[in-house]
Amino acid sequence: MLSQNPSASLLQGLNPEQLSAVTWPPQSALVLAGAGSGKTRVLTTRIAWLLQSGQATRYSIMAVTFTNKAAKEMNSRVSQLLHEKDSGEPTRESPILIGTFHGICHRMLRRWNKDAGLPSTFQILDSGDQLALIKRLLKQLNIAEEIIAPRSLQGFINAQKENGLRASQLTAPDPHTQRLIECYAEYDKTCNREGVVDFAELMLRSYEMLQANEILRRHYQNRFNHILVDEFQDTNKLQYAWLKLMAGDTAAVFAVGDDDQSIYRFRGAHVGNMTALMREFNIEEPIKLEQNYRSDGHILAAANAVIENNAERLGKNLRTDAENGDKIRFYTAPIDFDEAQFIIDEAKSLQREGWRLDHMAVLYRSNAQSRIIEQALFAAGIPYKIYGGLRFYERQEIKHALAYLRLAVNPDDDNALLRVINTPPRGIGIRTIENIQAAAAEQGISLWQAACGMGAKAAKVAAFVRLIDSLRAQAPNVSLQEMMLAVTRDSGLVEYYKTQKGDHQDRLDNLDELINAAVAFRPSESNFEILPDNAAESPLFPILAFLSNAALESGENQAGAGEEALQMMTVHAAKGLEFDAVFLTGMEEGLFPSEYSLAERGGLEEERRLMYVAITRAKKRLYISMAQQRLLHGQTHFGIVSRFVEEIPPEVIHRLSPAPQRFNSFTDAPKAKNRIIETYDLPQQYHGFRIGQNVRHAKFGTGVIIDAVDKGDSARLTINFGKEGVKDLDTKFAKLEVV
DNA sequence: ACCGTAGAATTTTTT
DNA sequence: ATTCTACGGT
Repeated sequence: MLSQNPSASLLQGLNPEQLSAVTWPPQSALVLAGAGSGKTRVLTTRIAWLLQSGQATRYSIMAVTFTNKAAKEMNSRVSQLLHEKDSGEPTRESPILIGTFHGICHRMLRRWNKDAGLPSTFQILDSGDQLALIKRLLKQLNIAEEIIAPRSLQGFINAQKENGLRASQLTAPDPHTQRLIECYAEYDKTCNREGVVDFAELMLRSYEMLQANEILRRHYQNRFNHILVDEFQDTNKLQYAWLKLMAGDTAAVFAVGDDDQSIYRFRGAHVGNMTALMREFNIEEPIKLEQNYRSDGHILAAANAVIENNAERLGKNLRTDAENGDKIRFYTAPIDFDEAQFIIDEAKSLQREGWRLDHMAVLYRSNAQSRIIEQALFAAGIPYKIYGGLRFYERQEIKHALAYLRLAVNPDDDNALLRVINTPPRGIGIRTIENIQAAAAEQGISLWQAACGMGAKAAKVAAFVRLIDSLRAQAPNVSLQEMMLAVTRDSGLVEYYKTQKGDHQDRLDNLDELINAAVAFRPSESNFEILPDNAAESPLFPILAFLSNAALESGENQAGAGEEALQMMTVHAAKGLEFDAVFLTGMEEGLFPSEYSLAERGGLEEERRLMYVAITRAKKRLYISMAQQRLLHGQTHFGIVSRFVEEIPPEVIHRLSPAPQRFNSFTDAPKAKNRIIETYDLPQQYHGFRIGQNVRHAKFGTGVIIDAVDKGDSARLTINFGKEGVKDLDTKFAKLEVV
């Protein structure tokens, strides 16, 4: 049926570099794929080519990504490539294993839960759950939050796991670390007792299982002869070790990545994996994809110039055949909401010229910056869509409902129990809960077991136990949909939100939405069945699959895709995406690069890569903007322009001058109820200068005016020059140029 | 036990 | 500025 020779059309239109990557012999390779160089195309075409040339079967390929979105995209593009040839065949082929690291590990653990030492009903902790568990643990261990901050312990535990290390393998250089290690050990104990697994644990468990179990290891090593990895620069040490284990001595690892786009060091990504891969998998030279098909010349020139300033690079330069195109437009706003208004004006005018709103994006370094832009967009009546922020499955009412569902399959989940034992309020107060906790700790049992043991002593607890018991009894016998209905009804959550004063319609809507999600949920979509002889469907299978799905795919595929809306997201979230026009906002020192990054070694280079990612999102037009004055965390900041902007060659930048009329018009914009806007007045002028303004001095460089005193025929300006310090200068003597 | 209020703490990026 | 925590009143 399938020809042994790949169809010619498959390889058509590939450039020589891409062709070489796609048709690379069955051995390991590292593809350095610059931004917009057709990375996904190479990966998907490689898969199709391997299949069509008979070098691999659908069963012997594994493709690993980081996000569900990327996995989905790869899946659909591969089947598109394959179905082009044999369309009309209704045969259901076995699916190709394409998934995220966490998703694949999760499936393995479900399939081999006994070998992994996990109960069949184990649940996944998202980071919020993890933090809650850690807080609980610290309280139980009598460790004050001032001694060990929950967040820092969370970071410590995750970092260790991402390096593949258990508490027992760690040695402490100091007493404080010693305590952290002890807490880590206790944390793992607690997780085991409760049958819960955090994100990092999914990877580590899977890794340890493969390492310890030769039969399973052999099984997978024999199965896969081609392993393809997307965004390889983002792998952490554990993921790399896991890949090595899966590959064994025989599989070819085809890794695609870009060291210049490595922006996840803070969660353990280890760029060193790229050189390690070359060394350990006998790769002589990386294949470089340097032809960019996305951005116009000026934009690409800016990106190349910025990333040039990084010392630690594997070396790669993007080129394009495209025209130079428009220059980058740089706008300095006097104050943050003027920056927002600038975006609105430009987006509107682009729209008039026929650009699509949903092909424009507003990017920012941190989520906190989105608020003011959102307000302005709302006031101006421009539809927008914010990515990130609170996800559907993170909302409290959803987490409440899911906690009941979790208890129905695994009542020992203390996290879930504590979340809902008195939500909605049913008269079980702190005192009672403390009693249960004490009893549980004393006997070394779960809270659920302790609660059951309270017997007639506490009628209210008994009622709760009956509620959960009834849910447990239903779980194996009814459909997921009925189960979800039972949970929302019997728990009293719906009733609670209905009677609670204040408008909780959105919460009720979300609960309805959750039921809809349960109705629409098809366990097969989570690809459980891909693994061989999957455990015969346990009656709890649909519920387990649904809960896992909720934890692992925390609402990436949000609704509202249909509407034409301006896209708003962090730079991190924008990686892998492209837009006709990009607004890169908040380009101020301390914001981007963030002041946190400057403290750590290599932090600045990571920020610069982030800048590189941001610039290369733009196809046709790039706006860069900053606000000289910005309200942040309730305080006014006077920012100076980001060093990254100054790294862009001036000849590709077109500087836009501030527009005072807009400045005024926003002040009395309709519906501008925001207090910030109401109290704002035009700033006082001091001999042509004003506070917050950016100025350049021949010797001190660029600075920001933070104070000014009028002295009649001149003004004394206090200017913060950043590295050069704060200087007092007189307008009469100092030569200052407004930036 | 619950609820409302005041005060304190917290602010990067997230599979 | 917002969110969480602690406390005191009902």
